[in-house]
Amino acid sequence: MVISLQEEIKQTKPFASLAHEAHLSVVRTAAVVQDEVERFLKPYGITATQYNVLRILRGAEPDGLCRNEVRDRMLTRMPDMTRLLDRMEEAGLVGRSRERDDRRMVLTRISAQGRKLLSEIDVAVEQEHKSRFAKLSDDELRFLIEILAKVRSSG
Amino acid sequence: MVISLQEEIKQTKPFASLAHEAHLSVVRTAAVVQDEVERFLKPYGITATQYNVLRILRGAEPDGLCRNEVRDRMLTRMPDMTRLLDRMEEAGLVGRSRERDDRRMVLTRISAQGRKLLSEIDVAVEQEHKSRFAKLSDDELRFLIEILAKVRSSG
DNA sequence: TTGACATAGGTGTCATAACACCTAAATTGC
DNA sequence: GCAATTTAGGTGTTATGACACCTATGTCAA
Repeated sequence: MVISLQEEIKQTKPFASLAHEAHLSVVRTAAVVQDEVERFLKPYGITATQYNVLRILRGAEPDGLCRNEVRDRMLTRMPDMTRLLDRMEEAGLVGRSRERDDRRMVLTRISAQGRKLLSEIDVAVEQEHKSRFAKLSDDELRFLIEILAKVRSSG
Repeated sequence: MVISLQEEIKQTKPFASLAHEAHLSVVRTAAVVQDEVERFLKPYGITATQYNVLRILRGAEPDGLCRNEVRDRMLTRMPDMTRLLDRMEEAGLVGRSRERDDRRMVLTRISAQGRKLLSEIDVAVEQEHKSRFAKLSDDELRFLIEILAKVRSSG
């Protein structure tokens, strides 16, 4: 059964506009799916943000990335990347090394332990995404992806 | 120009599945539009969360709502509603009063100042939503809203 | 060549979110 | 009527996010 957003957040008045309802729908949906991911990741001791960093760094292997590159590739804004990477380094998930040729740069790489953690998690996360979007046809998924890209590009 | 999510976050490999790409698209889009709202609200001294609370309380006038009711109507999970309302009370945006008949209950109401702030903000926020979604037709908006409701209902 | 600027990373500080736990009032079932 | 349970709200503590500012290195052009 599909519940309208209006019922879901117990709003008594109709939305001011379709655009407004679309905005709230996007924000609400992201909160729901992110909460699910957070709950799933909790037993592994990492947050969704850290999971995102690990995936970015695995994708950048074997080179590694500097702090700003990681930050720019994040799904959500993260102004304090330094200390996020500090925590992940302390947890043994990533390693850092200052570059010789440009001594301002510090390359961050995923560690063996980080890769191992990701490989444990990945299959289940993919499964979760599939079940979350199972009600939608491939055409609907493609349409959703396309529309959301349009939304992001207005701004 | 519409940029694909893959380019946007500089991902080198294609996504594992449409479901995966859809998930990331939803989360990414919500982050983009929420950041925009946060930037817009900052000059008014409130966060998107507080704005959400004010709108909920205005919708519940003249009765007011208890803490848990507000929490359940939020777009995003907010475990520490007590201190959020503390801060808003201190800022003069809401008022609270313990009920006589059920002394466990504390009703929260939007204050005149809170209403005034909302009325200053609302038109511009609505305008912002409209321009954010301007590239989409009404049919596309309705479809987006419907698909996202389906996504939330799987779970 | 050197001084201004840009860029990469880091730090100090404060506000907020998250989590576990607690108290008081109301309800329920015996 | 009262013990057990539920429900509303609140608190203590820790971790994290946000913001402003700082240092070191590299670049570029007068």
